[in-house]
Amino acid sequence: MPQKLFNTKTRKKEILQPVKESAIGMYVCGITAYDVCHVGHARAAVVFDVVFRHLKARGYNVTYVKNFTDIDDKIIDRANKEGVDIYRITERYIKLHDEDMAALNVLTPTVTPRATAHMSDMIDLIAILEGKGIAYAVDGDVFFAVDNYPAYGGLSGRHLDEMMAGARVDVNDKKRNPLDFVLWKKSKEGEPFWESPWGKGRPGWHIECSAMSRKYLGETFDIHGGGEDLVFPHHENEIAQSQAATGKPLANYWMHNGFVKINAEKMSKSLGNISPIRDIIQHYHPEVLRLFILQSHYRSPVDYSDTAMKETRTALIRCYSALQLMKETKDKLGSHSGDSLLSDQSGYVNKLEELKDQFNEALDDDFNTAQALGYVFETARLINNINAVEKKMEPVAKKIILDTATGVFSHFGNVLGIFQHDPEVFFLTDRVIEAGKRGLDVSRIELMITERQKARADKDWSRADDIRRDLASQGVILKDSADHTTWLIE
RNA sequence: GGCGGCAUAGCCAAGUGGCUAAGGCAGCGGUCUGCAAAACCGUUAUUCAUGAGUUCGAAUCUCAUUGCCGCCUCCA
Repeated sequence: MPQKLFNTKTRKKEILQPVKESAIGMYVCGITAYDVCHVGHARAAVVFDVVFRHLKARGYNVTYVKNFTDIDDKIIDRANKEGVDIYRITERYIKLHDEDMAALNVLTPTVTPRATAHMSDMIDLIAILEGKGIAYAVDGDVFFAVDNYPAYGGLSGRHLDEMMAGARVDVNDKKRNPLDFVLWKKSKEGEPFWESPWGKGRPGWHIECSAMSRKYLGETFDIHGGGEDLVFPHHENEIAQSQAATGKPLANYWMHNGFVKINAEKMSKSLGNISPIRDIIQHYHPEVLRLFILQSHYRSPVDYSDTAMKETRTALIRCYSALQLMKETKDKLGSHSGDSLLSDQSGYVNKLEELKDQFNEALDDDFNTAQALGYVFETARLINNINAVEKKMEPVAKKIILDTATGVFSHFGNVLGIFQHDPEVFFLTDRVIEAGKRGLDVSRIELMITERQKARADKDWSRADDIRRDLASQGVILKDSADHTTWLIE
């Protein structure tokens, strides 16, 4: 099955045909480094991380470029407020970004370029545009003349005349057309600046992506991604700049992820409902956030809420429970070797392989992680079913089946970037997080469990049940097995 | 004003012309268990906002109606 993806430019699902066979160049707009990353950044990062992982798993040699915008008005504002230079700000927030991404198990892109390290590339590009008469310089500023680029508006489906009608006209006497956008901005007194043919200044917002994608991926590459808010004006302007300069398409496929709402409201600073990643992972295992993001299709809006995260946590626990059970069963089976498989049991192996194929095909179809997760949960059920039903199966046959299941689940986890922990470690982390949220004392809980174990050994059921009821009232759920008791916070 | 999107069970969410409408959460019945929890088995939408149309056949296509939402200004 060929890879399909929804192309914002054509508003259709298309078959991915790379510029270079079996290689993919992908550029995703990263963050402006002036504040900590929030759940919306997490979504974009996780979505394109899965695109990156799946394409690699399908055998493509992917070059993934994700930039840092490290020169911008907001950065300058922040630096002024703190009385430091902009590098103090950008270094801080890039570092925090990297920590958040690592916590979310987002793979580091192939290249993570910064705007300020590519000044000459940007200046070269602007000079080309000026040379072609598409850009014009006025008193130290350089603007892109939208009237000189007839295809303007092609990505976002807008027409110049319509935009003119509804435009909030930017008060700027220097512009020939109010929709012209700045390529190079003359620096004001005290602002950071770089030398250029137009004097001291700094780049406009859009030009860095045009310059850096050109440098690392060439004039035409395969996939350009970002949040849906970037369609206009950012990506529209990138296309205008790059294509006016090169005469070639910038990217063949444009992918945009949907927004994250918070409790059904738009996330915004004025509502004060921005959820930073580092706050969320204090309250939930990072894989819960990842799973939450991947449970919806990447183009749909999602509604982040505590209720939704609780439900997702339960779903993740379900998967880890299956993994743990599988691991325990395998340990008990020991090291039986051999490859004999009875025909009635090979059905399980075939079913597992089929689920793996279905999972891959779901991702081939516009990275449908929600559908792919349906197969993940079916696999978890199948594993549990085998463990529950096949008590008398030949150990050799069972081991082959469970080894297959382990491999299949490992594939799911590697592509989605979840199930990356030993189940014991996952449950331990989860207990610590949940106990912390409720102010429960883990060591005290474990003392009570030890005491209850003594009571159970003495068959003092009423004492054992009293302790369990006491713990249950604090949300602690016990799970007894023959020789020990594990626990979980509901 | 312009452009675009969405509406599927109690909740979340796949499915965009034809097998029994995935999956998760919640609920109910059963098995297992000292009792539980987890797990397993069964069950929970004759129907996909409403109305009309196209078609042998529609949740899926067309039109209309209603209701939400996003972008057009910095934003993942």
